[in-house]
Amino acid sequence: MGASKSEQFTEEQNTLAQIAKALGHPARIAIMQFLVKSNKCICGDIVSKLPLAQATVSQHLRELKDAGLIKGNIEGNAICYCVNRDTLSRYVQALQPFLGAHFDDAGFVPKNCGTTQ
Amino acid sequence: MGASKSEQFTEEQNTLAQIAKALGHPARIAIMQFLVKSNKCICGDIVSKLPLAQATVSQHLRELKDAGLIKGNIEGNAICYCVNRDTLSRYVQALQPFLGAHFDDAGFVPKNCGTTQ
DNA sequence: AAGGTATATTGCAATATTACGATGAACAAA
DNA sequence: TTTGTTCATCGTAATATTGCAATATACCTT
Repeated sequence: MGASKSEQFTEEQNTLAQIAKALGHPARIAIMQFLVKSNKCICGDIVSKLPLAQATVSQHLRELKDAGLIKGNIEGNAICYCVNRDTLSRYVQALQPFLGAHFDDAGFVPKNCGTTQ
Repeated sequence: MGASKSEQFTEEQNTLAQIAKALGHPARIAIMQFLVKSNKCICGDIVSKLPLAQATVSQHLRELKDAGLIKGNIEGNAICYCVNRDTLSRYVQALQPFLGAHFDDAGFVPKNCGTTQ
């Protein structure tokens, strides 16, 4: 047996994991950063910014698109990509509870584990 | 040829990707949620909450630990795990620029791509 | 139509991940 | 010391990901 028991987890867990997974490659982080930094939709030009072959970049773009992290629409010959801020903001929202000093009914303050490791 | 050209990317890109990757599996999301929800360090008890064998859970815990997302310290027989909020908060911080309506010097407002796809 | 450009898809090899049984190591309890 | 508990590691099988050359598709230009 091998991979992926995703049916065993909740839809929320799978969705969160799917987005995180799409972000889990430096090339895809680089693509996101580039799209964000250029502050507008990018038509073409992405391949030349990355140290990867065109086929590989195209594959990474598809994964980002499948995860809903970017949108692309056809613009004549080229294709225009930009960040889907909705998905990102839902993702970051979902991570908030992982951060906060989140008190429960009794006002319990979580303490850290003793030593680091 | 095969996998991982991580040397080609910046350290920041690799670090971000590494954390995202660690969160990129529903079992690991479930573990994080469980640790957060229980609002304290958990000694043992994690395996029984997941639909996976003990060896598999241990492997997932190690990946979260390697990414710095959780800390664990020995507590007699058991091992006590808790969320490392530092790493998480650095991660969420790093994602902020992906969200914001981030103006550049000229005050340019990014517009969305026309159609969704 | 023919040629050029931009992106996607296919096929394949290299590598990584996921999962688990079996086993090992460390400790507590009897 | 022996037994049971808890967690890590090893070995291995199944599957997924990564990367690229080659090819396909789509559109624009001439």
